[in-house]
Amino acid sequence: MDTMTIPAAPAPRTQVTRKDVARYAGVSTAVVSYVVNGGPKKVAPATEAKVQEAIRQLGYRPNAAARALKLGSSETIGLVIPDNSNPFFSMLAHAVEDAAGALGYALVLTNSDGNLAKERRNIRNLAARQVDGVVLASVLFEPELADLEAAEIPSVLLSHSGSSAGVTTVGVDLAKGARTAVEHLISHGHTNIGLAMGTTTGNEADAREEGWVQALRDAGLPEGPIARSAFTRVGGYAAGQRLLASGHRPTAIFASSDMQAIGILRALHEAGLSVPGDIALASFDGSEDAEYSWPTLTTVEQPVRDMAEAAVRALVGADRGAPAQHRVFPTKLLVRQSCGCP
Amino acid sequence: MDTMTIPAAPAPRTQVTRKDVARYAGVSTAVVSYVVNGGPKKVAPATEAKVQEAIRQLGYRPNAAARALKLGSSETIGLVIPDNSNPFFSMLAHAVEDAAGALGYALVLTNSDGNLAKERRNIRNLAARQVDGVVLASVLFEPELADLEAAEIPSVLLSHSGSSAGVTTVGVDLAKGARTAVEHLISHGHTNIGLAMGTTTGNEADAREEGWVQALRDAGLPEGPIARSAFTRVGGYAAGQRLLASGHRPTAIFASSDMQAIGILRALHEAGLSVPGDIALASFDGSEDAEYSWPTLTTVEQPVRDMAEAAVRALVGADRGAPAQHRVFPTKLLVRQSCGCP
DNA sequence: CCAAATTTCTCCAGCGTTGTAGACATTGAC
DNA sequence: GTCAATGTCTACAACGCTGGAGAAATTTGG
Repeated sequence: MDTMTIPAAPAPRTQVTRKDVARYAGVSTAVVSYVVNGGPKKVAPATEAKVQEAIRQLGYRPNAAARALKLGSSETIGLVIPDNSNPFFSMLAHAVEDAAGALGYALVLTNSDGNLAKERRNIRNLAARQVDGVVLASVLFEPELADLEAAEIPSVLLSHSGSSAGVTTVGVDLAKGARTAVEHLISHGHTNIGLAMGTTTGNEADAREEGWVQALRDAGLPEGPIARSAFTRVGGYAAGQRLLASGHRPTAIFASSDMQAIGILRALHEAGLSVPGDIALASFDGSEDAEYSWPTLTTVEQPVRDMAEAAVRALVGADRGAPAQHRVFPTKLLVRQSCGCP
Repeated sequence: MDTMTIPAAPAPRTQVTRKDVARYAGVSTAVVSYVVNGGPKKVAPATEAKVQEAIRQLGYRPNAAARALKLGSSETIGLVIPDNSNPFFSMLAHAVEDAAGALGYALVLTNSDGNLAKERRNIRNLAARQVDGVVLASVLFEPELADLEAAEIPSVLLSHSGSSAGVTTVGVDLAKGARTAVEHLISHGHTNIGLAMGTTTGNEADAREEGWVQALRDAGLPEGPIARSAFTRVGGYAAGQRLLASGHRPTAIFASSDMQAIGILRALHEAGLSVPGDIALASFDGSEDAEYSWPTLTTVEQPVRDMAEAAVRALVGADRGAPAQHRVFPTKLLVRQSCGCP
């Protein structure tokens, strides 16, 4: 339109304010406020109609920044995820956004790409933005939480891994879920079951590994080979190749994430192995990818939507202000083709 | 901690303000401001050090809401995507977040789930939040843009589909990309090439269909069967089944998205057909899924990161304020297994 | 050593909003 | 007709921040 304006100009946004509406409707700004948020005072129906009309005519929308400043709440929650390209986390993000949206909150998404410095920056940024709470999905380094505590911003850990002190966590029983899957594999007669695990992030040992160990031990079986990699397709691909190359090649593999399983699948295909014929496979997460791979993956489903909802509620919903708790949701083994069920 | 507080209390957040820092450092608040944002006035090094120390000691972070109110800019951009569970869009979201982050902007993610009312609500919400710009990925219904225009919020269409007036758009040449893929299929000797298309969203015809038609016509081939479905795995699965059931079963299929191709792959596998042996397949998007399917998918890659960057720049970067333009990025055919290349 | 120039700092208004305190109308009771 | 009890509305002071106008302190030149 006006290509002549100097781009450097910081956008002189014109806004319809409460004052404009008040003037247009011939009332004071407080009345407009009452009409908009239903204040403690009553407004005469006739006046209310006038104000509503003025709002419509002028296209008034309350300025969220001013509101946030005054109210000390931005009606926004933050989400920190380590890797948005991982379908499990985008599923999570989607679920958190829905849960937040249902409560009238918007979502600020930040992605730390598994980078500690970035995670720290993101958390600080969210704190400065007066978010009403933040959901931390698989936080890399818990001490970062101090920033949030300092700002008195409620946070919840929505996470693969375990439970920390003081802060509310929402998760699943990783060990139990993993054990279920491995036991299922064992029930098919496998005696050499490999494990594709994530690289421990310094955090704490991943309970899925524990579950695998338990299942094997309970069945009196020896531990199969282990390959560690990132929770990605590429990582799984490499892990798969390593497992195949291992001296005592397993006849079944438990992967700690669907993404890794997808990568393993590729490695197996390329090696000319059939799944589950030559090697059976089971994984963890229950993402949609596991339903559309070939063969389809037997996987341990996490009730992502329920978890997200619980997390958001703990932050800004009914459960706000409740003492820190650790909610553990049940997992469910989705039996499909890759495990070799008849 | 204090489980006795009444949960209904609206979080009496205590905040360290500029005033606290000023008092602590023994200066006025303006000086603090200058130190923080490097104002037009110079601050003596000694004073600056004192203030920095005070900031550190007190753990001061500027209140973003107040800043946004004063400056009329929230250092935030909004993103509206139709479906976050679609990997293509989560890839896009990731790229947009990165591009925005690089410029110091945060990202508010909203998801409209292909729901028009939700999209409208999201756009309004973003407008109220004083975002500095919004990236609309595949907007369902363009008239919604009026809300943004009214609020004088810059927007850009980052989209599969074509170009609209007034507003800047960033995209790829869908027709050309599709044609490349179909021509590749033709070069393998296929004469009956089916199409899995999206359901037109009322918007305008999808240019990928046009590309398919052009390629066939240029080669003097008849149009193969068409199946329309959502851009999802499930949609593709159904589309695949329909294409197989069609009277004159195609020997190759062009799918307008990787997701649909993944679904089609499943339908073909279930029908006991081999790919590319019995039926060749090519698709569109270039998402990572296409690299880890079995067989791997030949697909038309969209330079998502470049596109996201261009979109963000048009909003808040160097290109801000430039007249509306239509940037078209080149696509690239990634040849893999599903097309039947030797 | 004084005035002028320069550097460094302070005051304060205002961004759009909310809600409290109180003003002004209106009504009903006597 | 007067007074109190409502019912509606207005004025105004924050919320934390920025930046222009100008005051105070410091340096410079003669």
